[in-house]
Amino acid sequence: MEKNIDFFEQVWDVVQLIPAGRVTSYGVIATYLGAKRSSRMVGWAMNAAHKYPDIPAHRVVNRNGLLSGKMHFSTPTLMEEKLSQEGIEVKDDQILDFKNHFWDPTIELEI
DNA sequence: GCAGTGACGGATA
DNA sequence: GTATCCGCCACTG
Repeated sequence: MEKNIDFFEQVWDVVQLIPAGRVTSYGVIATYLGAKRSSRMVGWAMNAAHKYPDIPAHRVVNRNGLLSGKMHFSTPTLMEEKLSQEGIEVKDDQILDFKNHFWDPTIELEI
C-alpha cells in the first residue's frame, strides 16, 4: 500500500522521535502536523504503522492517557507491558501520572 | 458514487 | 466532574 503516505509518513516520523519513557497523544501529533482537526487520521496512521516494527505505537495514546489502541497490538497486554518496561506505570489501561510522562513535539521539537 | 466506520478531540449541556 | 454531539479525512463495503 505504498501510495500516498505523506501524512502517515510524517506521523511515523514524529512517533519515532518520542524518547523512551515518554508518551504523547494523537491530537498533539495531528496538531504538530497542522491537522489537529484530523486527529482520527493519526489513528489510521498508527493502524497502518502496525506493520512497521520501528513504530513505537505504544507510546501514543489518546488525550486521556488511556491505552485506547492496546487491542490492536499483537496482544492486549503488550502495550501496557512495553510502557511498563520503559518506566511508565499503567493502571486499568490508563497511564498513571500521564501529565508527567507527556511528550509534546510542538514543544520538544520547537517548530 | 453513497453510506458506514474509525488507535480522536473539542465544544456544549 | 460526566454525557452527548459534531467535525474531520481516509478507507472499506
